[in-house]
Amino acid sequence: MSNTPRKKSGPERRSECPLNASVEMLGDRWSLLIVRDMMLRGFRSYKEFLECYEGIATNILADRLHKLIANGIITAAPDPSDGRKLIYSLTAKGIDLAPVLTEMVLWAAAHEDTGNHALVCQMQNDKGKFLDAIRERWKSSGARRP
Amino acid sequence: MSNTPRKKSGPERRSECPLNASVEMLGDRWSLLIVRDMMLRGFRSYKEFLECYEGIATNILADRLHKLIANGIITAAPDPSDGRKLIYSLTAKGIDLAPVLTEMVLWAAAHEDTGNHALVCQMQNDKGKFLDAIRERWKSSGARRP
DNA sequence: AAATTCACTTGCAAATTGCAAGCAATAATT
DNA sequence: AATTATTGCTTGCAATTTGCAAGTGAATTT
Repeated sequence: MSNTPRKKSGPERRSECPLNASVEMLGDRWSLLIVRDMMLRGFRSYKEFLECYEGIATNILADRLHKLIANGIITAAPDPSDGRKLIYSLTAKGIDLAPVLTEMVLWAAAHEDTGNHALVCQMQNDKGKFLDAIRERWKSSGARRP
Repeated sequence: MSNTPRKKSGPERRSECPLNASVEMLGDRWSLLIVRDMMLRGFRSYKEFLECYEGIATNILADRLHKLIANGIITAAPDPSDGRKLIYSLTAKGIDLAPVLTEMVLWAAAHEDTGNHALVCQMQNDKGKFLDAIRERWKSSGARRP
């Protein structure tokens, strides 16, 4: 886990509990799916996120991207090769969500009848290696599609 | 992780992705907080859940408890010593959420200014031991307040 | 110059949330 | 035995959030 400075005097929270902080930042039906698409599918642009398997609406996507930026989980930068595009990237904080994502995937895979067995097996066989690979791919912001 | 039978032909999901399954079951502002209160604070009754730090509304609590039951994460049984009460318990599936909870707590604690440092330190110092302790406490449904 | 693509925004209906109040069943108190 | 309190909800209703469809404007391609 990387050590970025903690947010001081941040947004008003319902409680001081760290789990509640996570839930307030990520506890909805879309935010983690966007992070998934960045981390696992290498998505970087608004248009790509729209293609997510679950079919997010355009206004919700824009809203969630803003909130993820506000929470320091992703950043947006103009694409130098196309002035219309923004390139979204995971911050260190965003990359640190990899263990959360992994545990959620393993939990669902263990108890529900879900797909993407290749990913699940990879996670099961060597969780540490899988996490290292994700961190490696995003080092120096040079992520490419897997 | 325990091996309960997977749900077959379960509820309609937006996609087959295991992360999406988790998000559909847990991706709201309350469900995981209820699980936290059971797992970490030993709460077992409706009234106790109402006392959660974040102040859940009565109708939302009833709704979330029903959904957690429907998803096989908790169960409800009448209290033999008080006919008004129901005793809620974590299922094996619910106990298996401990790693998810742990990673979410550690992530928020690393990146936000949150409280409950005792819990966080305990998780940081020996994650495995902490998880074992939770599983042990819930073994044979004999959980008691920590 | 015209058409297309991209990243949104806007309107509006439907669903969800949150607050306050009420209610039936059981338990405790007088 | 009658009254009061507690428990686990449900109901009504207003406010917020979500989701769909249809724009909009700047940048790019043709």
